[in-house]
Amino acid sequence: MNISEVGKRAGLPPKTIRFYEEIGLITPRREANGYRVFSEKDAHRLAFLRRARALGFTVEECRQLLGLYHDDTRASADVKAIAREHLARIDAQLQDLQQMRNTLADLIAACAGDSRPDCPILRDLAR
Amino acid sequence: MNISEVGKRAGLPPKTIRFYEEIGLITPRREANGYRVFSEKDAHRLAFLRRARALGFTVEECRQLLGLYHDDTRASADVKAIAREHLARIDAQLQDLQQMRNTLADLIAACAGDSRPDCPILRDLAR
DNA sequence: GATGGGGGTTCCATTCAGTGGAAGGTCAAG
DNA sequence: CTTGACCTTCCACTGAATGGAACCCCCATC
Repeated sequence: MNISEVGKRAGLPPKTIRFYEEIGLITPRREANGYRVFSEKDAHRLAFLRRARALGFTVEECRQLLGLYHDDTRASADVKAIAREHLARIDAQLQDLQQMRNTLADLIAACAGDSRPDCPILRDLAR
Repeated sequence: MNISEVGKRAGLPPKTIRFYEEIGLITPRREANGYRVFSEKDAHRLAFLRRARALGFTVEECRQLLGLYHDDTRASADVKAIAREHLARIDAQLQDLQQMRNTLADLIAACAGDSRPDCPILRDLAR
């Protein structure tokens, strides 16, 4: 199957798939004319990548996860460790973002939002 | 004052301050020897930038906010509009992140994390 | 056989907001 | 006079793609 076909199946744009090949996450066969040919396995791998990326794993983590996925002798502890590190990162991000949101929401609530220049948002930034 | 001095005051590394100059957020004087000289006003502007960035405003939003800050005829509504757009972006991010976190936490909880290969995390990614 | 349209290919630049490092100029102290 | 801590510019790199240009390939139609 061609790149746009596999892209539709895996839910990834061709550009991204070429990029994943470039960084070695996938190595599709080539036809005589230079076109990439994707097997069902390739499609499956790409779908795996899309879902892992959607969960926020970095590309390098995806690489590790794919490696573990194809390793029958893996220990689930290794997978779990990667996931837990990622979860910690997400939690940290959530904290930061929540903090921002609270501050921002307070400032917005305090701002009249009319035609006058007085503004608690700017006042806070200039504090 | 020199760049590292103002950096300490504003809480920004020299590299970042040079970058802000490059993109026109600040235009410090220069001494005969080429060194940048920062006024109190510059320091204030930089601190404003640091706080706005810490709230997650993009650099372009910071540029607008600085413009409004220095405009006595501004309407607070304009500031509020920028802030509200940003809040919406943060809320969207929070939703995405929260969704990721939930899925990830469920998968982690379901994974034994032992030496056996069976792993719900990988199973889900390969679904 | 020419042409057109919709694929595919590579390579380079751009995004965002900095950060790292090299090579070299300046300044105050010892 | 040298040392070390500054400062300067310029270029490359980060992550994870995305946009665009220039060019190739294949099939259908005229």
